[in-house]
Amino acid sequence: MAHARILETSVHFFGRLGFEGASTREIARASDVAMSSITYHFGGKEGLYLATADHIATQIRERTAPLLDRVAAAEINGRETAIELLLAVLDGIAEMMLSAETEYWACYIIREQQEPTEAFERLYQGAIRRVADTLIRLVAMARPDLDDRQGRVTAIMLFGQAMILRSSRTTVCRVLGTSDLDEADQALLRERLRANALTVLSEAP
Amino acid sequence: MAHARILETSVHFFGRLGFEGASTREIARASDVAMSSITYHFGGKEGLYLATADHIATQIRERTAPLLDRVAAAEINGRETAIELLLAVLDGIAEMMLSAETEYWACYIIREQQEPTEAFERLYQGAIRRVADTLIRLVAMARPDLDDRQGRVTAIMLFGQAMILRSSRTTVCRVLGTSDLDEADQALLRERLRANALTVLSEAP
DNA sequence: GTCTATACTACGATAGAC
DNA sequence: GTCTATCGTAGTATAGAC
Repeated sequence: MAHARILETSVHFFGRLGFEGASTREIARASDVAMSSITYHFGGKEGLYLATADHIATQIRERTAPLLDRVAAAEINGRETAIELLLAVLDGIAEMMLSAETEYWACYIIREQQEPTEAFERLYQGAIRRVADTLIRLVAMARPDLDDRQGRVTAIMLFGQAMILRSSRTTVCRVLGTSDLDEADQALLRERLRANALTVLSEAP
Repeated sequence: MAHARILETSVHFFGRLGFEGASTREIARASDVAMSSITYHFGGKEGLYLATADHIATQIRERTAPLLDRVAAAEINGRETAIELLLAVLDGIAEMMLSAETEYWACYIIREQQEPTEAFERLYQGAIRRVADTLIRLVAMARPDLDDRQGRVTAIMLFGQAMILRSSRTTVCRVLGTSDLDEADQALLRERLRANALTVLSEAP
């Protein structure tokens, strides 16, 4: 189906080049369809851009659902349980940030974070929101000594340690003296993230 | 001088729109010069793009120099001194990430991290490298229990907590329920970053 | 639903006057 | 050093055949 093929290509082009930088001609050519098919299916360049955001949100939602469902279903009766779940969620996020297939999603989202358009709203409501809410809820239980705003910021900081793996990927590689992150590098990064998060979350109230 | 005015405009346009998305016509118009002036001064679009990277690197270097010079000059004779300096450097980075004027530098750099070109090399050698090396050196002294690679990753993770303030700015605002970060928000973010970093760095060997 | 053909605008580069 | 003028290419959108 052309519809899906165009969307898949769009993630790459809009991610790599941004809305202004990507061209519908190129996207059409790479999808092996006529340019006017984009108009037919998505109404134009802007429609395609927004449909791409929905597509990305759906993929993230599907990918994170198993882990987030587990947290939602869990009975959390103590800091230890909350910490354990939080470490699992963070590790899942880190694994996602390290995974090759998220490269273009990430580019698209990071662009939207810098200069949000309507597409950001779709990403946020469609995927980011649930991840953020879960982290915030777990941090509140793991660190009952923090007030609401302090807890939210702590959730952000924990997330930042995973996000850096995508947002500054090239610098991460430079610092580790490699051209891309192999299995051992990835294990090291995830292990350290886990260790740091555990330390921060275990801080005595 | 037209040269400097064009560069200043370029940071904004290349940052916001990327290399492909920005147009030399628009940059020229916004700089109040003829488009051919860009060819004269920078040789063309690509030359301007690279000159913009150098311009950004210079600004970051100047901005971070006082703090990094202080670290380089300091006699560090114990974990406590290293931790104290590290907290100061991280706070300086966080303050930079929160500052409005770094918005377009950050966009430019984040783009280059996703798909590095020759411009990344100029940014890295011209500015990022010294910041990274300083962090790594201080972490090594603050956490002598970690091996070289673990220390490097820890430096990355600490940096990530500051970087998130730019790379996911819009999400940070959403989570704090605000449309932009006021003084109180910024103080809260910097205070939490400091607290988290201190906890991680003080971990008993 | 997918194509070709076309209209119109904007792009980067360059030549040449001042 | 800065400008105007112009060339060739590539952009989005749309009309209309199949």
